[in-house]
Amino acid sequence: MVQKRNPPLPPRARPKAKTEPAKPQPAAGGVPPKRRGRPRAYEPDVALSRALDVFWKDGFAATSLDDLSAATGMNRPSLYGAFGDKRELYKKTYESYRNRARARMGEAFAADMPLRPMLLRIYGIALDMYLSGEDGPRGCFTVMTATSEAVFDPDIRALVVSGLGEMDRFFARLFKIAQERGELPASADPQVLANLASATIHTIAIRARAQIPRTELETLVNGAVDVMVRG
Amino acid sequence: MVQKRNPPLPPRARPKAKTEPAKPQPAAGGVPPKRRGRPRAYEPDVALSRALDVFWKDGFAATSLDDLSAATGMNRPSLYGAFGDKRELYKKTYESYRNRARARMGEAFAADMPLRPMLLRIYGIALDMYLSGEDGPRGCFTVMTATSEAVFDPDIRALVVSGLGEMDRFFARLFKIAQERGELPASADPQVLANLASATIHTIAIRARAQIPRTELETLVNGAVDVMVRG
DNA sequence: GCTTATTTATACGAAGCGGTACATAAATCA
DNA sequence: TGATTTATGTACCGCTTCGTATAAATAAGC
Repeated sequence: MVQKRNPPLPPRARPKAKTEPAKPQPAAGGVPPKRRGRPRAYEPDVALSRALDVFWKDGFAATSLDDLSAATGMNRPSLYGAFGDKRELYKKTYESYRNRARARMGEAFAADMPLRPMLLRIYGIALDMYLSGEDGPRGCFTVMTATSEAVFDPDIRALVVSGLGEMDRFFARLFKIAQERGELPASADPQVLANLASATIHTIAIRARAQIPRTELETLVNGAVDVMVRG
Repeated sequence: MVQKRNPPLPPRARPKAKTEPAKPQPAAGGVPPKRRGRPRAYEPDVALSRALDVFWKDGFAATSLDDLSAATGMNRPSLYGAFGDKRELYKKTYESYRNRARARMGEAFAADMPLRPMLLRIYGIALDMYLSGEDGPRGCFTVMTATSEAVFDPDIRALVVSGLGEMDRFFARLFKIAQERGELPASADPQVLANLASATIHTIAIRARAQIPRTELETLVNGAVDVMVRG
């Protein structure tokens, strides 16, 4: 099975896990509250990021716990203890992806440039994400999740719906601001344009996954942006 | 595992398999050339259609040979003998899907109506397909395949690329004809519009899979068509 | 040093997986 | 009728899967 085996990752540097991101403990101060037993040999954030790499590449069903174990450097019982079963881990992985994607898009948004360069920049970031991956382009993890697990698991479906909606609203805000600045005709409908912008995100994600070359995707994006900035 | 088990299909009516669609035999006449051994208890077309139902719903990795066996009414050795292993079966299934989709779109195309109603009709057909399915909407099988198996199997990837391209060319022809008829401004770029039209197909396929309701998808389509028919 | 708390490491088990060997059934051909 | 050809049905194989039971390791508290 070609798609099952990950290349044997370099033995992950195991940080000493000093910083606890969030303690359920009612302790007030942010100081490191000494834990009682054996310290963990992993950092949850790093492990989730590693798990994301595998899920993103292979999808939920084709990813085994052994794959996840190898990728994170955690053995199976530790994985289970830390994140729950495979589905739970997938959900947490997806949330970590969303946080990452949101942060990147937030940066672009904060740059506050005119509509056209802003859109081109956003699509550039998207292409960087979708075409990255050691074993070929990975596409968009939201799209991957929508086409696989979203049908069966209501929780995951809710996450995906929220992800799609967030993207739509992000673009809608962008077009609304541009319209208020006079960069778009008054007749333009920011909501419709936002849907088109999301659709363009989705289509490049799918095509990236089919290994359509970047230049072709950029041509597609340029054309789409031309239409959008015209309102 | 929720997504593994199919509801036990009603015991499929087993036709007598009289019509052989295409014989590799050099025999000329189209008359039923009598086969030698025990007659098959299935019709390949029906079996492929049944297999499509399962693959489409669950994806390649989450579909077991037992699932396929149950869906087609063929036991595992028969499946193997008829279509080869799981991957081969998937490819043949995908081709049968493409044929079906092409036929439907071809009908719409042949109707030869003005651009806007034509587009609306095409998206109506797409929505019918993507929202059908006994256990929830199924999305677009090309998109599903692109996001899963296309990464690992070059043959499947080639099929997907060809499927995406066919859709693009279909829309491009549509816009070109409309432009020649004067329904679109001369400045419009049929290729760009075709990409937007495909992107709209892709986005509604993804959203359908996330169980976004049809009315919402139709609103999205209407907005996208408004932008497209303006050129 | 001993107890307690927490994590890691090994190993196991029941179930499911894709694929196939082998015997049986049903047709044609001679 | 008997040989041949093709398809079916059962049962099995070796392997992988997810999850867990159990023991060893490493920290703090006393």
